[in-house]
Amino acid sequence: MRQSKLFTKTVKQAPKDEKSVNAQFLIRAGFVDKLSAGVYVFLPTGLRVLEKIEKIICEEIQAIGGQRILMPALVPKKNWEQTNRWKIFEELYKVKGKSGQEYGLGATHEEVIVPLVQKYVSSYKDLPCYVYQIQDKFRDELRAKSGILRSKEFVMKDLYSFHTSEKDLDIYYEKAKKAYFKIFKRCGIGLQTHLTLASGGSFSKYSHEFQTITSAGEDTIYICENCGLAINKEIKQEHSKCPECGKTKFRQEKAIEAGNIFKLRTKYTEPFNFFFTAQDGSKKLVEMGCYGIGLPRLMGAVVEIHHDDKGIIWPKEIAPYQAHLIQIGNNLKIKKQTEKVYQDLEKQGIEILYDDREDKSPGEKFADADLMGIPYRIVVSEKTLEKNCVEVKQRNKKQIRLIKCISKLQIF
RNA sequence: CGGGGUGUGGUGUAAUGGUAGCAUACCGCCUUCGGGAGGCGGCAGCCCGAGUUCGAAUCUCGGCAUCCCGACCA
Repeated sequence: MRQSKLFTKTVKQAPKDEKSVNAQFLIRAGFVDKLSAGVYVFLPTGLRVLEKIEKIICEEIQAIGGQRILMPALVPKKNWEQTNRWKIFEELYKVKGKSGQEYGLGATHEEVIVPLVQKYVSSYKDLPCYVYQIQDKFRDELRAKSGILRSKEFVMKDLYSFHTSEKDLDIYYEKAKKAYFKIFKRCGIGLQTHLTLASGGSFSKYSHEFQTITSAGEDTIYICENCGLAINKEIKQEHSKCPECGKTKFRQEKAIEAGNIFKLRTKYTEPFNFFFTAQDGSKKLVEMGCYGIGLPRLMGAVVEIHHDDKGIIWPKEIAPYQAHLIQIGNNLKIKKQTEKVYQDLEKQGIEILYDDREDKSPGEKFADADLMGIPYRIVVSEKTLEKNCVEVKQRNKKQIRLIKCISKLQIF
């Protein structure tokens, strides 16, 4: 991508209202734009990051059998009434059509997925099954905050699993835990993310959250110094000892909930009378689990963790581009050489953002590169040209390497 | 939803009752080109409504927006 063609621009100063680190950098770098409180536009570079995250999630969820579908945001009132959530779900946005029909904008999709899967599943032979989607969620948050960490409309991955027994649900639940850790690791926040015991709502004793340590987080968790399991403050009073290893030393941290998993059991299959026929001919309620990850929140958490005073430092797997090619000087020789490097690297399948802007000074280009946080910076200039080299610097490192220009550049 | 802060060109700011100024961005011309370059010229603004006053960006009231703290968070 030629940077001169990007319709967005970086800005030197963040709008003064933006206090959170992720909002400041993401807006300044031109990754997102705020439409209103808690409602964001993802711009070309920001969308690329979101898509990288999406790809990782899809790979890991498909690896544990998830089949992707896409459910609508308009969910009829009738479905919400069936689970009684039309009345009690306070964050539900409600909309009315011209002829009076009412809908709740999907804030979660149990009310759609359960009757959907019910249409196809009637026997123990059809179970287990795992269905997920990546789709916009709407929640009427009383207080949207912290940039893209807590918004009113956001892309979410929600996976639902259906089982013949609690035991089978338990087995899959453990698999999902492992898949989640792979996802967070690949997104570059594996070290900061802790499995956290949290309240289970009304349907099971506990649920598990994946809490990522950052001062921008809104939750307080207690991490076992021995095994790393965390306990959410909301249920800490129930635990003087670590339920995993029995040790009693905890450290307190602020964290953001990057994902959560619930054993829903029969909470939603029951109101829909979702039974299956067991091997012995009896009818039993389907057991169910749900597993969520908010993509923008994950992206925001990455920024909160991986940045310095100059800008974002994207982990490689979710960076919008792998390399940022910077042309310094506009004479023909330099242009030709940079163009050659650009073509060469593109041919190698490396995603490049090529800063070909001719009206920007070197200082501004470097500052933009630091702000946007692409992992590798490649510079072509009079200086590098003399040595028939390009200069390569990693965003998270200080040293600069010179690499000989041969027919196939070896950057990484 | 309770409390607090803030609303001035696209962005950041100044003017505290009396001519809306500066920086940056943007446009034009010229010079520059390894860490947000310089010169000259140009475009662009007081959140909305009511009130007080000879006169309101400035004071008062109401609304709206936004940020922060708290509560809430299937």
